[in-house]
Amino acid sequence: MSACNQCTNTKCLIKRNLDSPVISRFVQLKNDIRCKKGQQFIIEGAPVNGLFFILNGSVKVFRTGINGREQIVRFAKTGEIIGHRGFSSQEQYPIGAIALQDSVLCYFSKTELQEVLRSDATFAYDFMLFYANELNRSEAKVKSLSQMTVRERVIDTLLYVYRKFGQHQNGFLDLLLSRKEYADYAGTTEEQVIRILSTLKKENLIITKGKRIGIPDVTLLKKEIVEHNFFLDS
Amino acid sequence: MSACNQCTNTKCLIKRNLDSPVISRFVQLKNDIRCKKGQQFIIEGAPVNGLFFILNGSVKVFRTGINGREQIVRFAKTGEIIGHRGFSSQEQYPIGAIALQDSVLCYFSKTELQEVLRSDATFAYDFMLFYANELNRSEAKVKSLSQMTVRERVIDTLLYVYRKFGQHQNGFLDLLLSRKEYADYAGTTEEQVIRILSTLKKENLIITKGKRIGIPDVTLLKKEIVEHNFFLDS
DNA sequence: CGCTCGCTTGAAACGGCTCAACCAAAGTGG
DNA sequence: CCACTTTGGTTGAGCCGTTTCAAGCGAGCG
Repeated sequence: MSACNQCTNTKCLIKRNLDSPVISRFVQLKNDIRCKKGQQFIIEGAPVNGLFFILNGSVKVFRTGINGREQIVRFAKTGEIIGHRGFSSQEQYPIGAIALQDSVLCYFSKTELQEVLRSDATFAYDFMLFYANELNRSEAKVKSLSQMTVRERVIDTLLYVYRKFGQHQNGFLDLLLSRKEYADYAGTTEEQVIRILSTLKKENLIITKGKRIGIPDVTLLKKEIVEHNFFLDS
Repeated sequence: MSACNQCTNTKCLIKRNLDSPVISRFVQLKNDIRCKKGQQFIIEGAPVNGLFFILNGSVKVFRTGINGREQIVRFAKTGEIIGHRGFSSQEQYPIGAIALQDSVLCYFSKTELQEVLRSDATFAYDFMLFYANELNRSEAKVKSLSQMTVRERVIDTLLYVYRKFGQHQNGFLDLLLSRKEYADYAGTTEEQVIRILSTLKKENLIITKGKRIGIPDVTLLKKEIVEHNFFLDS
């Protein structure tokens, strides 16, 4: 069990409010969960009665649509929250989450969290801002889906991964995804992604090696979708 | 100037927290704004440094994308909030809002609201829940756009308007929109909307008279998109 | 070695968009 | 009061982007 007061994660909403006595008591109740790469820790359809904070690792959040088509809602990394979508409404919110690498998660019960939120204004305010940002990100995606071409959406996805996970020294994105996963996030098919990646490679906008993808010049790639100048997603 | 303590709007987040002394002091600072039908009270690109509550009336929130294509983000009615999207980030969030009928809006300054939120936990919690709901709605739309056909999206839009604004005794939706506006919300073109409305009419799923549209049997219409069973948007 | 899995490419079919013409209703001005 | 203009709705035809289907390829692994 990892203690919050020893946690080094400055982006964690809990950690940042730890000086409040209510919250420091609250964090005693958390549970640690260890996930192997590929493990699904939130099952679609099952009610989510708690929140997960990623202590370290990365995760994909998705939901399954018609004819089994997977829609990746977002990728999350260390310090981020998972499961908050089931927070507001009583109705279950069918969402799934899979660890993309070995990850450690902090689990907080929903009912207890609610109490704390109702009693600590700064904490609730932080949460509110978090939701507001998520909303901006989501609406950016609405626009992306409704107005961009598939090519632009794929580029947008690449830039999203770049912003969020950065690039390794070797010049490749620091998150390894399959073409299918790129497709599921961009809202298109695997083949389409492959075709577009091929042409992007020919245009020297990206480099590839196996399933790895690298962006040599981000500004150059950004220019391909500037008309949309929309880089709100984090 | 309308006073909050005399307001009958039970859904207003402010009104519901009026017993708090901080908030009852805060509401003294609000301004009333009267809008004629068609009047734009939030201009795209201009920074939004406040929040609007709809005292009564209805509003469409939109943004302009590439080649002038209008994307309607949502429709809002009495008691709802406008302008909250610009709340979290400093960056300006280019959004526009137009009154769909003569409306009265309550305007609150952003900086003052922030102070209140930071000091009243219940109030902040209410706001958080509001954002969480908006997020659900927005992500429902992401799914809608990425996985539904145009026909399904148009039906979804009709159901959305039905849920939100209801139907008049005469059997027509209580919000009068042009075909273009339906298209801008559904993320398609005017012609496409017209075509689909025509076929829906032939299938006796809707009735039309002029620009008015009515849904005789909602459950029947819902069945057309059941596979997506996704009725979270409010 | 042969299997599987993920990546790649091509060709064909489909859906949605664009363009263009037409229509109906409502408003405007002589 | 009628012709004219405007606005929004409607329909058809052609085109283009995207998806689907099918086949092939290459790397990794038991």
